Amino acid sequence: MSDETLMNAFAALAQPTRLAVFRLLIREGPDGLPAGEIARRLNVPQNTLSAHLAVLARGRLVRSRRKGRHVIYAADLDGVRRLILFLTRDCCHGRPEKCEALVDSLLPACGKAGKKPEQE
Amino acid sequence: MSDETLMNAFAALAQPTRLAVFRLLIREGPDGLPAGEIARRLNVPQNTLSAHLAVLARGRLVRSRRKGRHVIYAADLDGVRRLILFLTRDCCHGRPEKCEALVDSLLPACGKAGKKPEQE
DNA sequence: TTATTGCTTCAATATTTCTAGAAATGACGA
DNA sequence: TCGTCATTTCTAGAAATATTGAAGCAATAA
Repeated sequence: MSDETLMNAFAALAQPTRLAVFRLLIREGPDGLPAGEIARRLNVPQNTLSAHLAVLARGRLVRSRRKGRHVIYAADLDGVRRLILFLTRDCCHGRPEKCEALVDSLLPACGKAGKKPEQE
Repeated sequence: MSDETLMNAFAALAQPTRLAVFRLLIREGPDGLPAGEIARRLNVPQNTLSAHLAVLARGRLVRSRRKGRHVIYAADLDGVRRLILFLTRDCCHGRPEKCEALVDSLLPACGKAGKKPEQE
């Protein structure tokens, strides 16, 4: 993944409206929401939101698909994973023991214990 | 963690020089580097770097400590973990099965298999 | 075709950010 | 006190971003 895309993702999340959109879409899951519905829920003008959605898409944090006359936006979980992988990979760089502790503390947050007890 | 801090962290990483500083410090580990040394390695003027370091500190991505006449900067791993926890926690929200897959794919990146086979 | 809805794109403006140099300040060690 | 290391404050120009109204495009319904 290029630094370009990476910074686009970070920049996209560094703005209140877009952070709110991101959270909303993550919670809505893969079905997503039409752009107009997002605008209504967050009380943001349609064209303003459209610009923000474009920024989020540029950072690969959301994807869009057409459905009738609606454009449905959904969180791009692959994009989120990319972000996390970057943070952990760089974090592990040369210091795997640090990363271990990090991942350990991460697992309970998912409301489920870790898996894959033995697998390289 | 406040949205404020969260956005500060994302904003801090959405800039080439600061991304480079962050990477450098992550790789240097807890010992960190003096501000002047960072400036020299990345070929950035001292005052410019100082401003960037302040932004990174505001996002809790680096910490500083005094050592003689040097100010040592080091990555703040707690801050990184906070960031990851935010991404995963929000990701899990209502859809733990999605998060599971995400964490599974994350573990191998650390060069070590998961632990904690059974723990809530 | 015409009208309407849903959304995007364009154009313009206001605001913020990045960058760097120069100078002042502060903290420390010799 | 003097020299070093670092931060802070000012300056200023270039670039990026946020926002809005108006216009444009796509899909549907009449």
